[in-house]
Amino acid sequence: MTKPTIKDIAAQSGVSIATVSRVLGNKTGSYSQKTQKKVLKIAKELGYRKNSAAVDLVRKRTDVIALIINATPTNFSTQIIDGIQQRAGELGQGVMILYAGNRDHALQHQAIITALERSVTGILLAAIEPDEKDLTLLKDSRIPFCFVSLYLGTRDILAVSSDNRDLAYQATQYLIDHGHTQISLAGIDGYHTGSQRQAGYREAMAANQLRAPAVLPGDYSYASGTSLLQAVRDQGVTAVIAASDMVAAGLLTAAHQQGVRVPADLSIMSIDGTIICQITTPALTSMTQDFYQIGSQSVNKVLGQPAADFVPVTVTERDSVATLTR
Amino acid sequence: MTKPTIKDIAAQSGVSIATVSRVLGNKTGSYSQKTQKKVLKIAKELGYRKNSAAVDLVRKRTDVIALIINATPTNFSTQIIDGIQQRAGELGQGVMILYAGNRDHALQHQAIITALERSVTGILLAAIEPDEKDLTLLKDSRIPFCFVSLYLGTRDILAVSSDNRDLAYQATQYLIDHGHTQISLAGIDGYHTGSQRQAGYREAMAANQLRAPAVLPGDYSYASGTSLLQAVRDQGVTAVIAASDMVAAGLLTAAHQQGVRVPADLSIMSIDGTIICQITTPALTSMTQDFYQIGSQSVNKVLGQPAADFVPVTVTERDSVATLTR
DNA sequence: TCACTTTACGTAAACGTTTACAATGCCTAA
DNA sequence: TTAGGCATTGTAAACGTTTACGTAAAGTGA
Repeated sequence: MTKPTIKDIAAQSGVSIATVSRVLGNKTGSYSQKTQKKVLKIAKELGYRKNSAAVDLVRKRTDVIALIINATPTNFSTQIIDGIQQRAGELGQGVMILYAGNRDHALQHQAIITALERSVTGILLAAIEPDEKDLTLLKDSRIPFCFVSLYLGTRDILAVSSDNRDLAYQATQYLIDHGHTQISLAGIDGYHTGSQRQAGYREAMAANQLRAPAVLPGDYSYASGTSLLQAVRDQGVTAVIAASDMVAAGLLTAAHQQGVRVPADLSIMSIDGTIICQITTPALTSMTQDFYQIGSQSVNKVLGQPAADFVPVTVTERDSVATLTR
Repeated sequence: MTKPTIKDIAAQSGVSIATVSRVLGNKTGSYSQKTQKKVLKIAKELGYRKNSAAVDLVRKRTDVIALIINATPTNFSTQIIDGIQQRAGELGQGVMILYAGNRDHALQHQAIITALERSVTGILLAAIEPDEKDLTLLKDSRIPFCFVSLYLGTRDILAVSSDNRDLAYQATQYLIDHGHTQISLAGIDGYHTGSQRQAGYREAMAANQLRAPAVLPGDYSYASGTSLLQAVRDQGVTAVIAASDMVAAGLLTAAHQQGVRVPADLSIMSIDGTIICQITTPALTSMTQDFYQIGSQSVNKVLGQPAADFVPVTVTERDSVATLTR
């Protein structure tokens, strides 16, 4: 009653295991129709399932790409996963997701090691900020890796993301076009993504001869948003760009609680454009990232296919930005 | 320049591969300190990583549990994953997530097959409605499996979830306690979860001598919620129980658009209690499920440890339910 | 000293596949 | 008739580990 192997199939169908392997592996032209039918029938009867470990061992590769992902406070992940899964499937690769907890460094490291030990075809790291140890680990392995939705700023490391400089520039310009001159940027992190957004924001302000108040740091979370509203108010601005939908939602709730009307008293421009933007009242105008594309392009990239470094963003107008008339 | 194996380590340290294996596998008591040090040093120098395929093959097991999950329109998944990951780690198991798309039957089936081929220790199916084919596939395998956040209604299949009958009963009773007598149930699916909730709801209504209007079917999604508001209004109720946070959010947006005030004109009681409930205006009162517990208990269950079938729910009072005084 | 146990290590089989190579029989073309 | 080619199959090695078994050396207690 043990799990059947090709040996069992071979025995029962009176052929060698090599032939069974060829039939099961669809090596067309190397077996007769008659044996094919026979082998397939018996395989089905026995409920045969291949042993991936054995296959991987002899093949020395897996046709699986590993996706390492952490529980981001923001929730774009399913779109990214969809894009990855879809494109990977087209290229004959399976996807194994390794969960790295909530920016848990130990788990993150462990996930990378697991991927390496499994000899995956490629490693995708979604919204992961690597530390030096992780990075050398990845570099020293023979396995290609690509950061997803996070650009490290160095050309020699694969990455696919939105162009955060451009994204922030567009967001800022959009608000300026709607009559805002005093604009905050809130919830920005200390990594490359954050600094790029900061740069784009400052550029746009400067290009319009506007003074940019100090950028308000945060971590993309809802809690970050709620706690940031006071600082935004203190800056006396008419509009704020939130680093994520969750930050925007947090700002919005806090605004409701403090009697600040959105968008009458304060306009909010969100970054991400997930379904969160539709759920809030008012609905959040957003710089919408194309996470599906980011996912599928990253698969291309990690598998050595031509792929974009940056995926275009779009403005999605909803109800959280007021047009100011002087 | 090929990937180093224990053979390489053995050669360089002048011991046999067996000894290397023992040192690396921490089979304490079967090697001397001196050899241990030597082997470990050389392993590190070479950047040795074990080959999981080889290990799995010879061991005939994996110490990995597979989590098959689909992109639910609702978003409780990260909490479940956290619970699973945590408990699995404690029990020495890794977690490999297989993504089944958006209730995509083919992907779902494929994911199960992948898990079986990998000889995982156990299979967890989160929010997956299995079809007959999948179910026999799972039953015929030697691998234990457990449904997560979904109870199939048959004792012989492992599952961990909230007690949906009780959950709906409590929700209904809560509304009744707050003076409501006309209560809808909206967004309910046609599977076991839905019918259990329907049963609990009807029971509570009956116990209070109240007439229950027809249950409004849906699929747990935001879109489901928005499209359901009209039907709810047509039923002329003062309160509605939404099948998920997303449904509740959809109802709420539609209410805003149609000038229905929540909770003044209509009270909404949500089921799930994810962060979505905090984001909306007003914040949604909810029957809150303990997804983390559901996750960790399901690990226990699939690994044959004692575990609960049902995880308790709690009422989280927020701002979407009005108290009616006659 | 002897008999026995323990420690430390090596040998070799086994896990379930894939695939290079060889072998067989048959067919075709000259 | 023969040489070569093709279709089909089999044999056996290889993949990188773990582990049962054997063994030699060293320790132990009388």
